[in-house]
Amino acid sequence: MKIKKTERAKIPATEKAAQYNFYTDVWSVAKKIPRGRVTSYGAIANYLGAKSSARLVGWALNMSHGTGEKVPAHRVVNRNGMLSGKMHFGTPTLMEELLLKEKTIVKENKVVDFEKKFWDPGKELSL
DNA sequence: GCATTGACGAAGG
DNA sequence: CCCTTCGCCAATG
Repeated sequence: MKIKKTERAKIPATEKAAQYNFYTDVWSVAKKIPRGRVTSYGAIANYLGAKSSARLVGWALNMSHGTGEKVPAHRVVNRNGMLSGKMHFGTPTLMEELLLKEKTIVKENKVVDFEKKFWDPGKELSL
């Protein structure tokens, strides 16, 4: 999906989540992450045009809780490959286990071979 | 309505 | 090269 980056970053957040394109976009991108692959908040933010607002991606994923949206947030880690959001999965080990099921090895709260498993949303069409 | 924080990241020391 | 600080933008107190 092609998005006007500059516009995406200027979307107000005072509206309902359903209207908040940024959130829905983040979820959409997250859902596109191939199984066994991972990406970073910054990569998604950059893809949405809010590169300097990687934190918003974290908020967006956090908002996905209770929305019924099945967002594979466990495939999203920080730029260092660390499972910075593992504590938000109900149990501190749930994120690791979900990744492990996808053959993504986690060691010391970090994704092993993160660079190899890294998936850039901007290259989804370049597969 | 102002101040603080947060699932981040880049830059500076 | 590791640690600290600042910037981003929205949510929460």
